[in-house]
Amino acid sequence: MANSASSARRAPVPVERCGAARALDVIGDRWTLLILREAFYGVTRFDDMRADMGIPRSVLTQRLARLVEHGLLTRVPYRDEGARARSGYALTAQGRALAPVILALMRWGDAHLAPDGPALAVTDRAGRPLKVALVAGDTPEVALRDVVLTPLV
Amino acid sequence: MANSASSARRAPVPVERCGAARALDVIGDRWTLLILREAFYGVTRFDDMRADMGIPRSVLTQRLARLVEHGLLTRVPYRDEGARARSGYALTAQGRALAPVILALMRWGDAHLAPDGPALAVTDRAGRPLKVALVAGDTPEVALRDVVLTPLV
DNA sequence: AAGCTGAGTTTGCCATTCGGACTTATCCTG
DNA sequence: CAGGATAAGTCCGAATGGCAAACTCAGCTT
Repeated sequence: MANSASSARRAPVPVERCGAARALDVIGDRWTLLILREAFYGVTRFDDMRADMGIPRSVLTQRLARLVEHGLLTRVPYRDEGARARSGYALTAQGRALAPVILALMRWGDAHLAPDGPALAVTDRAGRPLKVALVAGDTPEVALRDVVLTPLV
Repeated sequence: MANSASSARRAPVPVERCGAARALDVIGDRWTLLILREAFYGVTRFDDMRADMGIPRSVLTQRLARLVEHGLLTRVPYRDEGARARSGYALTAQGRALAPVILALMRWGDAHLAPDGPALAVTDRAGRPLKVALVAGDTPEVALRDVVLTPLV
């Protein structure tokens, strides 16, 4: 960008007014982003998340509560046959709006840290590849509900 | 996405093979992402970053070293008139490739956490607005060097 | 030579995280 | 109804990591 070419002495916007910095206040730690990754994958249950991520229970409890408090997740009661009612966690619209962040991370990680190639293909329902990218403001966006994730081998 | 609609019990890809999770190993902490934000803004000097972010010296030293080690930043010697040579830090190609992540965070933060509206306009050189979004795989991307950031008000 | 400055490094304290054990609520089986 | 199973959550001591402030160091200016 204009600024990273021409080096500046100070940021054009102070941290407390920067959208990115504010976002990081809410989701800027390791576990929180991994939890959102799980949520995008559709994992909703406490112990399923724990099994996927290996996160300590106490940390997961605390992070889920924080995400609910900030309105990125919402509690969704569920009940298995023969079990008592419990609460799962699902993304709200605000949480789903973070999809580009997660997918951009995934794209970068796959491109730079995956000698074995991407683990997941991101396409629309017709199988056409999708990507998160910097594009003209009037480019039509693909809705999250039309995204299909296919594990590769 | 297909998966967040239909809730899954487990993630389709284990953490250690997921590009997003791998990316988080490298950049998944609060300070690292803020440092990259500074780098995108074109801030290259240790003490300038410190002044912008309020990060402790020891942490900044450690994070910069880590980012250099992972190849996202590179040391660029500079010398002010009448001062000795020092080293600044500039993004490598790999580091610049993270722009969509930062810009996606910024877009989300501006949309959901900025009652006062965005602090920065993201446009191309002709002033046309840009965005980071989920789009068809063949959509042309805007190169980072053509991006202009304009502080608002 | 005395002092300044940018860029660190070191130190000692404090907050957070870790992981394992414990708790709770509810359901099922007998 | 007693006993067990289980998902979700709490508690706790030990370890890790973050923090501010003091210290270091090289080379510049006076």
